[in-house]
Amino acid sequence: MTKREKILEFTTQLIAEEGVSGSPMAQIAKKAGIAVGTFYHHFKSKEEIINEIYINIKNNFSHILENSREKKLGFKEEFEYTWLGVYHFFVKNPIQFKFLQQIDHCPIITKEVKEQCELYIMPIIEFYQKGIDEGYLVDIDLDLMGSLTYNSIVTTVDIQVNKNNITENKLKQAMDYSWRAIAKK
Amino acid sequence: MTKREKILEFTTQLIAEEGVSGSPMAQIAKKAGIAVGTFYHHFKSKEEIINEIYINIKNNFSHILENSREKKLGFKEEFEYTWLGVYHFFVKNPIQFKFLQQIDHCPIITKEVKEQCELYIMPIIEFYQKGIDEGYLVDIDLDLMGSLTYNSIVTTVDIQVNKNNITENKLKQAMDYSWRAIAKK
Amino acid sequence: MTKREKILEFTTQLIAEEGVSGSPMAQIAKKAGIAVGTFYHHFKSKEEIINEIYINIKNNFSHILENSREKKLGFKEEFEYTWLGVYHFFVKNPIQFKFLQQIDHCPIITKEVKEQCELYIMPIIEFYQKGIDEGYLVDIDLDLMGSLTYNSIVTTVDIQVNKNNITENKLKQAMDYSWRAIAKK
Amino acid sequence: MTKREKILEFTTQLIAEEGVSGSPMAQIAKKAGIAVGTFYHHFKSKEEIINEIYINIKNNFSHILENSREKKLGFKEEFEYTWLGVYHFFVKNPIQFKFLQQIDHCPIITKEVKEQCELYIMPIIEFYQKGIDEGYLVDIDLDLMGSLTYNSIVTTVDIQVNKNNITENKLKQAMDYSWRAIAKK
DNA sequence: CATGAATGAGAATTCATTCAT
DNA sequence: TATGAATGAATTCTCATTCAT
Repeated sequence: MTKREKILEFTTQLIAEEGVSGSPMAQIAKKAGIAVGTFYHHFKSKEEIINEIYINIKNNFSHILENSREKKLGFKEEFEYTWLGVYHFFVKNPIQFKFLQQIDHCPIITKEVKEQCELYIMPIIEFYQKGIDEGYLVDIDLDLMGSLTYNSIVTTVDIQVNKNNITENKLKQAMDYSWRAIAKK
Repeated sequence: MTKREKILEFTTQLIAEEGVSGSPMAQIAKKAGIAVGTFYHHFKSKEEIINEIYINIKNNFSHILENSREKKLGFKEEFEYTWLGVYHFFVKNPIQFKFLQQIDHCPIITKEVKEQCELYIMPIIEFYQKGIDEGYLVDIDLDLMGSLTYNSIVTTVDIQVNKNNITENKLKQAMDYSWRAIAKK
Repeated sequence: MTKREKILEFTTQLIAEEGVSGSPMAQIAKKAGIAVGTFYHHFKSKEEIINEIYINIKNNFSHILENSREKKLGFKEEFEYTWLGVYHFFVKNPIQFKFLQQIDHCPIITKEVKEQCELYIMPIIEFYQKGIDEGYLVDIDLDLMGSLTYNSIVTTVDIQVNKNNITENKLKQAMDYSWRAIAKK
Repeated sequence: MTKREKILEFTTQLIAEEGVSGSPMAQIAKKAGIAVGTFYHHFKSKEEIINEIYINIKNNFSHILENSREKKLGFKEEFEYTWLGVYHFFVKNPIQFKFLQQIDHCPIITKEVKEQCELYIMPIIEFYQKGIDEGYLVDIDLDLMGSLTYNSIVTTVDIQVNKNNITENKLKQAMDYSWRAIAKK
């Protein structure tokens, strides 16, 4: 594990647990076992580190969406496969999930990074478009459908990650909820 | 408008716009036209102010839920009336909405306050229970149903408040989305 | 008890217990059951209050010295009568004693007040002079003798007031200590 | 002279001259030629610095007591050697002496530190015990004898350090005073 | 005289960043 | 690159004093 990786890893961890203002550089350094000065050989500023972590997580997330597209399945099955893929991605990476929750509405993430990251959801938007075109889904504004579905998964992840309170049964209920919300007929 | 009200008002405003760490006491004071010391005459600390604002907003929000219960309507109509009530409450109070977005996952809000505020959604949980019992709604875990529906509204409000991008048509689509997600048959 | 008396009483008390910097006006006011503003009708400043308390205590103290002079006793008896008078004055007024301990080396007391209060010990200095002249006491610099004796009493009071650890026996030992230190032959 | 030493040195100096509340961190920093933040790199708080200075002075003081024990002298000579050792220790370190005067009754010094420092006078207590046992000293409570003698020296130092008013002659008088006070016969 | 909310200068402390080693 | 002591602007909070009621 290089120093650079340590920086990213432990910054994510501390911010996930304590929030941005609860994570001074000195404390991250201590946790990571490196010197404060080392941060500034690898990154220009604390904000740059946070932005890079944000990009990395969003980038990893986008792979889930891409991988979900490669399978040959019926439409509903592909939807559910994707839904569960996103769900498990976050549940298996709770630190990253909590980091995003802390950072989401924080002015540290630059507009450019935010906009760039929004492109990552293009594949899923195209998937929804196909669903509408082929008669599987109701005809809803695509951004709206995307946001509503994404946030339903996030809501479910939140209950699991922060309250450890999603059973197999509830998971099925949440996924069915999402499908009914957009399925035609 | 008393000084106390001014403090709450302008603290909400600045935190909504700039986040907690972008809102030093000195700047809030300037915006509110009061002296820094005055804060500490009315509140013990910055954290106490933020907690009180949080409670106030959640409290106002709970009135919406209560008022929605008083109307005599069919079940679906009552659901939609409530849904729109919540939606318009936040859209008409964008500052409060943005404040909540900034604060929601922030460790400043104490556990006690968080727990107390969770009780405010009891009326809506009871409403969902009635919907299930009387055959209007699918049988889903009540907390899950509550969270998913609430977050769908919040997602819609976010698009309107932060992107000004909810038309009458999209609003209808979002509400229908929520209804389909939980309606039986 | 007039407001003015309350101010003096409770300021003495709080400073005795918490020190000057542990005694903000707001807290003294609360303890005294009066409004902060009331202080400034009766005194020009916090420093003035403290100086007045200091003067009052020193003034009361001087009465002890004067009263001790009025008795017709042998020299040693008069010395011991005075010694015990001073001792019991402080032991019976522990708040005042502690106040003096807190204030003694603090720059709040003005030079004028300090100098004025030093005059209060003149009677005892004259008493020592008489003791030397009449052959009861060794010939020591009067100021030195005064300071050493006074501080021996203060040391004894401190052990009693702050540790509650002076028995009748120890009290006798301390007084004998003082007498031996200055007695001729 | 390291920064840490500078901090201790100049904090002692300013507090000796101006008292605790007359010594804000900013001014100490200026005097010491360091940045305010540097304090907090070496110490947790202003109180910690003050406690450490207190311990250091008391510790240095204890060496005087230890060194005085090593000499082979008659009892009275050993007593006088010690008495003068303590006297000159403070007279040669007037800053430290004044610091102690400012701090002595101040609640900043923690109970633990106070108790720890009281142990430093053990050697002198044992010396007094020996004096009693061997018939040189009157049989007085040891703590009382220790406090009275120590405070007599302090009183003498105070006259010298704060009024520059101890001649060789007065010094002899003060030391004789202390000896007479405890010497047998 | 009495009140206590309001004031704002000043205090202690924090923390991202720099730089000599 | 790596280090971590040093920096000092910025932040939160305190508190003696004022003043309108």
